[in-house]
Amino acid sequence: MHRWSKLFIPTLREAPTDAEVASHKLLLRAGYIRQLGAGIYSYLPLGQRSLNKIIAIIRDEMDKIGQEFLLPTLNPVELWQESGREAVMGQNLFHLKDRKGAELVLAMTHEEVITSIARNELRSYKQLPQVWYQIQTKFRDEPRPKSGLMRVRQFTMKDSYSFDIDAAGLDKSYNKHDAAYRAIFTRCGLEFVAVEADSGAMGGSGSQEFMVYTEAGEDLIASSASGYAANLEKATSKLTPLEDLAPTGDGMPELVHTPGKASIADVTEFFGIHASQDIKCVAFVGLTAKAESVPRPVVAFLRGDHQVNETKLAAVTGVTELRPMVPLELEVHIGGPAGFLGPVGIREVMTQGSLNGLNSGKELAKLKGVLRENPSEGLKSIVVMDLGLQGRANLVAGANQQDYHYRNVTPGRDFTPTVIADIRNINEGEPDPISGEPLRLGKAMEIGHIFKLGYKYSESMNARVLDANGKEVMPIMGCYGIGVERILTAAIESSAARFAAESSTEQYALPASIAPYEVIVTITNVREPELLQAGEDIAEKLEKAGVDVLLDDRDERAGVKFKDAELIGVPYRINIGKKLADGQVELVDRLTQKTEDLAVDSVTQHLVALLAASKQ
RNA sequence: CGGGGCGUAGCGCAGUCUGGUAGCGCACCUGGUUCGGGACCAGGGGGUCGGAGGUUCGAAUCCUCUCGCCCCGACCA
Repeated sequence: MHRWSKLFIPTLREAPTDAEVASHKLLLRAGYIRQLGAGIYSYLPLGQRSLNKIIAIIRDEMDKIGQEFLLPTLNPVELWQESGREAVMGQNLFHLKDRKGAELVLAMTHEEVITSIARNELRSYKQLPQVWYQIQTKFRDEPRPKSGLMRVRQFTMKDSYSFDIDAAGLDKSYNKHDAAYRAIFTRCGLEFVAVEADSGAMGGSGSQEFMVYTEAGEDLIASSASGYAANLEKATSKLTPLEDLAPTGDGMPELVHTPGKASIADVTEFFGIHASQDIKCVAFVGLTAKAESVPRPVVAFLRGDHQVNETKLAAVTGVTELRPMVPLELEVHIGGPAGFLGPVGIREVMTQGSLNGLNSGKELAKLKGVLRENPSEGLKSIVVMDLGLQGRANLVAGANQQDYHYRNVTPGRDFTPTVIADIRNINEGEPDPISGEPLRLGKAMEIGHIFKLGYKYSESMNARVLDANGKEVMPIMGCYGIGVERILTAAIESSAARFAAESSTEQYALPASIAPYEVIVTITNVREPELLQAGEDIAEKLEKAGVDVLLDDRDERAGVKFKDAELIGVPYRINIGKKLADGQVELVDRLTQKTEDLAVDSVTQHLVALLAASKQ
């Protein structure tokens, strides 16, 4: 029997000022967590109970499709150099040295370790498929830990890895995870959406993120009534074709003096056109992970009313990082000043000659150095045009000289991009690509991610098995993660948002499946022996019926106990009070905010039924 | 890493500008009253004012350096 009077549940009336988002404040106030450093938290008994319940659900579902491991967090750095991820992850990976000076890293995921086991132990296709998982602490030296448990440096993650003999096998393993994840999040009481996602630094092809809509989230996702859902990084839409301007003059690009008209707004006003008829130019320097690689200029053209999506642009151009060009770079690579950049006559290949006449600066000197060493190659710009400009005609664009624009610019005729691709962010309300339903954009947080990794690690770490023909082949892999603390955080954020909308109060109630206790029995006054006794009896009966019950037997005033019970997020409360004289107690359902009076004898049965129903 | 803010009792804060015995509310301890929505009265405990150095007769307060935390951005399986 868990009696509050004997437990450590340090609730706070006020939240520390450090806490900003609802879940962070509530976790602190409810005595679930305490902060030790930036992005480092202790889990107090209540928090640990809740996390343990989440882990139990994950484990239950994962055991149906895989086998659990416990893997080392301390990894030799060589392992990460082998996979190439030491370089890719850079500062995000915690590094340390042992007493002998050997370099170690703290694992942020376990692809390397699991693949090293696989390559050492798996020999035959007969041993495949395998699904291996682990639930343990992972480390990331986040540049900016924030929002309580949402973005931290040390956290619990369920990670699993699948090994299959071929792509069809991987599809099966991937789909099993998809189903398991849906079961897990549903059992945790979350309302989630699965979205198409960018695979990012993990590499690989197919990928889905499991997201929970919340204002505290860090991602933007797009979804529609048709069921289409995608991360903004990946979301596409079906745009209706636009009617373009009629050509003027001889129909060829015509130089127009546009003094001081450097912004899209200025230009469209000057020409009396809509922003969709203007060509926007956004210029970047693209970098790859390799230290010796030469930065490539990446120039993007898109509709004036569209926003460039750097994730898509990076994927299309094959670079891993994009940064905006500085003014000197604009001059060198494109040949025009900011505000008057355009596709007509853009310098596509940078040579020593094209640098002549430019003022020298540090970056220019460096660039000249690169070209001197590699004069024949030059520096090729990658010119990417967004699909929104395809088939368009007679648009307005910068002329790459101060205070001049062109009109009658027609893509394909007046300039030829290296690549034509979708490189923009979709906007709210655009038709989805499946059925044309309007897209809704919303903030969300990621709670899980499944990837088809492919051969990335099998190849870099040299894992091989023999197939049915006795031929050596690489196993194909998938990897699948769930953020354990994020499930708790998402549940609190969702519930808190609902309470805030309905009653403008800062409170929450957790689903019974992941709450630290399923029910709290509140004895309104422990000095009245009948109340105390009735509370003890009911709590005991509940416990015998298999209910996870907390008995609030503290000698506190009723108001304090009610507030505390609400703070810790337990979904059901039984009040033992005055009505006991009539043989009745109150059952409060925190989720529906409804209270009903029940006979002392029937309350256990009633609650058991409610809990069973909530787990459906 | 860029920008902004904050470090004074467990929590929330005042005091810093203008140097002069470190305060308030909540929480905590003792006694009493109260007892269904964060009670009241009386008494009490608790602080190297983030740290180091400096200026000064005297520093929470002024100066220099430093550490930490939060927010925005960059970043982010």
